[in-house]
Amino acid sequence: MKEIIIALLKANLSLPEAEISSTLEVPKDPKLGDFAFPCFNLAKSMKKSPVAIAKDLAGTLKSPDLEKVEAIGPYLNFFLKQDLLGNSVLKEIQKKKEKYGSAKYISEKIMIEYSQANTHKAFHIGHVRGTALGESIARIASFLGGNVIRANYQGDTGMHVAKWIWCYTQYHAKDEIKKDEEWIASIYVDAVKRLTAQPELQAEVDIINKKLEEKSDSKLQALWEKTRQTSLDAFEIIYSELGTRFDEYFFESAVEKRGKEIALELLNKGLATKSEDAVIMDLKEYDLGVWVLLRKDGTVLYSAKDLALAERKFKEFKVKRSLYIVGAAQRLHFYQLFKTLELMKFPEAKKCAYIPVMEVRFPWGKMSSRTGDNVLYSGFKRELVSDAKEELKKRYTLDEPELEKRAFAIAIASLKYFMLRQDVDKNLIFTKEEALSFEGNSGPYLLYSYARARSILEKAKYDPKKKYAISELNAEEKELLVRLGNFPEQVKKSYETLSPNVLANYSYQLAQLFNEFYHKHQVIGSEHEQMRLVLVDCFSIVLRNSLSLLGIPVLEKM
RNA sequence: GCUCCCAUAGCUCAGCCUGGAUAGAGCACCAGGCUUCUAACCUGGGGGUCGCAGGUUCAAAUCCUGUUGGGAGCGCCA
Repeated sequence: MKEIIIALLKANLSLPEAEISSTLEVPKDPKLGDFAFPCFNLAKSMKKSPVAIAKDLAGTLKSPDLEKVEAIGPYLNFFLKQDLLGNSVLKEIQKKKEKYGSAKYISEKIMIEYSQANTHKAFHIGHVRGTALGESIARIASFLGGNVIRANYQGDTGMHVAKWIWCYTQYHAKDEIKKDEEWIASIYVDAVKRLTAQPELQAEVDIINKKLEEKSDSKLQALWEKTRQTSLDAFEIIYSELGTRFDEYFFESAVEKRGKEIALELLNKGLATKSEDAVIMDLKEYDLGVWVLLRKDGTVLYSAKDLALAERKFKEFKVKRSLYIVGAAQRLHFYQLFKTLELMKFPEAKKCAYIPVMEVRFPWGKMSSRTGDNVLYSGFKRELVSDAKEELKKRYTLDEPELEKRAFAIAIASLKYFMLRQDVDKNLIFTKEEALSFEGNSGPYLLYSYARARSILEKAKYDPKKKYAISELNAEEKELLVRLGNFPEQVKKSYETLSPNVLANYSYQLAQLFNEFYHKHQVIGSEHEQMRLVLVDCFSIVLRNSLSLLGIPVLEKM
């Protein structure tokens, strides 16, 4: 589409194609045409006012593909012939269906590390944000041709585990060990509470921590293994509900040894240095401060472990690009990691990227999994499902499995969309009122729009093969059409900026346009029934594709 | 003290990368619309010094500098 205009302008102006292409824009108001060319830049070289240039060009530019060219002030506005627009967009969507918007845009092997929940602790809605973000970026990357490996790096050792084991053995030993995130979290919260009240008890925890590290107490070891697995199993249930799966699970214990080796190698090569008996990377000349690899007692830190993990990613998995989707507090750590990998001369280091997961906060401040002043995934999902059931019951009489199925899909759409619709660089202010809302800019609105479209197609016994002609398009049809045609570009943009919220906003705007069209124009029985059915079909395909990239499954009936 | 992120309507946010035509949504508030394809919808209304001050430009919410406020981080936690 755009090429037609570019070619036309190129033939009439002495400007390089690249400049024409970047100047050419889509007007905000569709009434102003399909494309617009601002003439300000031409003013100097042509020694005429932009308004006069636009006016003159409007008179000379002609093409069989154009309805008209109009000068409005300093803008040259192009109106394409409608059947051209309609045919190209609708045909392409109908042909490619679920592949519409996909491309061989990238072909690299990419590893995406995300979620990183710690065992023996809660899976709260902050984790949902990171998990939803990672899953969506993984889907977008593979939609654009990437060979994606989803990785989860979980903290299954450390002080938090010791606290949990201590609290369980001391105060909850009679409790049955449950594959339940909320119960697991409650033990940890109890541990923190008791330790806050009686700090001297920390000595008991330290003993357990040491025994766990040394693997010297077989009873504790067995309890650790059992509870670790229970915790991982509880997470796995959540992952499946959230529509996420991982190809690779990494654990800190598996990279400890190699991490230490790398630190010592760096020391030998003179890249790392000793300072106060610790092994450090001095990155001050890069404004990245000091990065400690080994403690003064020689034990390995998170930093060195991450070096070992990165090395595995490059050497064993041969990834060319590595994305880290991790809490924003760790930003500096990752910049230090990337810089060190670069100094270690890994060519892939330059293609490492860190995507911060900003906090999910209450309006009055941050959530805390230590005190339990937070919102856990499981409990909140239950609330969403229960609310969705109420809404469904108000409207229809459904049997239990169908009610359950719809309510669950609505809950997931609601939660994931709420997490993804916002810019990744911003804290997300969580209020129940907003998160539980099924109206307006929300997941359920999108599902509803999709279900409405599908319902029309079903009632009309829609046959996609039936012939139709693109007639005079009304404003709503045209806007919808233009937006549908814009989807592939939005997918690329969301990948380039690593921002699924681009697609979340796109989905919402698309659904809004559809609902306006739906309200204003009858499809079934209208003069242009087949054309409108095709439009509705294409809308449903594109919305489904877009939501699928967000990791949100649709409902055929809502 | 230094570094990074954020600041747009009463509230929650799009738009910023790649500067252009009256700055857009949702919620809340007010007024309307279901005998017609799902009203979880749609239409209209009020509500904005785009934190502030400079700069670049024909043109700045958008780019640059400074500044204020909020958040996060800064050698042996992860």
